[in-house]
Amino acid sequence: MLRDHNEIIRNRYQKADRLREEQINPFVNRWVPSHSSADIRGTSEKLIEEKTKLRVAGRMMTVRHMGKAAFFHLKDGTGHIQIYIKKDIVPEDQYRIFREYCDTGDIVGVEGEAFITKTGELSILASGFELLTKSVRPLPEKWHGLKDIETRYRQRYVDLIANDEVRDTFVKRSRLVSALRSYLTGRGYLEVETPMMHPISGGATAKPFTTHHNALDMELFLRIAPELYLKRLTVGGLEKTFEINRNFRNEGLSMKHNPEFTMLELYTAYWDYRDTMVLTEETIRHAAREVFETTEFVFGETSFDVGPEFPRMTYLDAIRKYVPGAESTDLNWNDSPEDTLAKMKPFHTPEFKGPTHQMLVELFDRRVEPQLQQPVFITEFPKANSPLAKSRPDNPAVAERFELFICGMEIANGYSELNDPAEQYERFKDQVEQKAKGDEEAQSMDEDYIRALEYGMPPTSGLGVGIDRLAMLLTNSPTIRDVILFPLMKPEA
RNA sequence: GGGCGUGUAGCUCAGCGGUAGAGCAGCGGACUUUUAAUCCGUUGGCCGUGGGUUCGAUCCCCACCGCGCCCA
Repeated sequence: MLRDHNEIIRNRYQKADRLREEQINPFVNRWVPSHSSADIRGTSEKLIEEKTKLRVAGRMMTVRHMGKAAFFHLKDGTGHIQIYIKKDIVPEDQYRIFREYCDTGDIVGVEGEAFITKTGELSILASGFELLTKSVRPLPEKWHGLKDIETRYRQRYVDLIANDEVRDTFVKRSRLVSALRSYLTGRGYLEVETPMMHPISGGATAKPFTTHHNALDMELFLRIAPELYLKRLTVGGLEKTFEINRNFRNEGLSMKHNPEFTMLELYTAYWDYRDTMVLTEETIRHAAREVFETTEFVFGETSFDVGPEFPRMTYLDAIRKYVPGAESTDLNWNDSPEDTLAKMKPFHTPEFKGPTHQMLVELFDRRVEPQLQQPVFITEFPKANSPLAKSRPDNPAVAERFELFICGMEIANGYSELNDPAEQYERFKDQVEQKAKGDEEAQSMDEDYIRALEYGMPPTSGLGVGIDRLAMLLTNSPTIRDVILFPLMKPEA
């Protein structure tokens, strides 16, 4: 029973035992409050005037004993409310239990009436007090709180108790997802769920996690993207679909990467990537207004506004604009690697000599992306990097694709979907070759997906939005771990 | 994977080659409008783990583990 040698915990376990000896259950089964702290705060004048009997429940946070009376704050799911408990008002036995057995951190139920203290704080004068759940483990200190980053992530439950802003962030994240969902549903999109376990890993450029199905004796991959399944649905006639769910990518951790993360993917038949760009900004703008009642945000040092229309800029124009010395360089996806290298020499030294698109992508990632602080759609990506996207009719080396950048982060990615089965087959074959050469992120041949395209997929455009990163931006959270309740950690030592 | 930093009481943190410290929390006492309550008294430690150097290591050295930041 007493597994811990810590004196505080031992004492508190003993309090629970002593309560049981007094026939008092330290872990009661039911005690339903009539009001939340937010309810009371919202209608306090009326509640005080009418002397309404209130029942509130929550965690005792900052207890200030004064002999025959005490103040403490009760923390519930909506906030805090101060309780004033006096010996001559609550039943004698209840006050004794409060003094002898209750500690900061216990879950308690209080009955009483609202009033204002002489220092002006809305409070409840307790007429009844009951211990609902004995807490045996001491909470972090009230003044400095819980700061240790490791403990905050490993024991998020303590983080949520100790740091009010943490709960606020996750409430906002939840509302953000709800707002996205209801906005898209309202625009006629059908929310669907597609497999998380894939026999073939595809739909993105990433290394998958593998797992095994015992009964079928089959290797499976946790999905890196739902894309190929959602487009099968477009073939089947579901013309507007979306899915908000987890993707898994077997890569390192960083402030912007967690191995499992949440993505919104969306497909619209008969649209191209330009239409999807409009939808992307409308959706984000709407969600911002709905959840935050503003379009203006601050992320770290940067202020940005999702209210005005986001500018569009091509990939190569962005390089010319943001890389000093590149202003008048005539970069072209169709150039030979040698020509590209020569053109880039005045302003960039690639560490490798690969194909043209790879050199330009490296240049963009290093020199341009960090500068894209204000919302901007970057368009016209290299086809070689976009094996599922349609090319521009006027330039086969360029994909009809865009990415949205805010505060140097890639937030969204969309394109016109390749629907020519023969071309898609060739692109998969290229991917298979890359994989054979050792590229673990290359995709595999998906014969069934080709078969689906052979039935005919209407012109379609798709979108992916990184929900975690969007939540980071809108809640000013510097790391992805601040918007994921239980980020991946190594086992404790 | 590499570099830098970090790990000491429940929490937040000092410290230092020579008996392990503070504040808060806890425990005992006073106190019926406090809010970092106050006042008096007081308990609490495998100083991340394992080696090494030393008469002696929480401290110096090495390895490992966890966490953070930067880089790949």
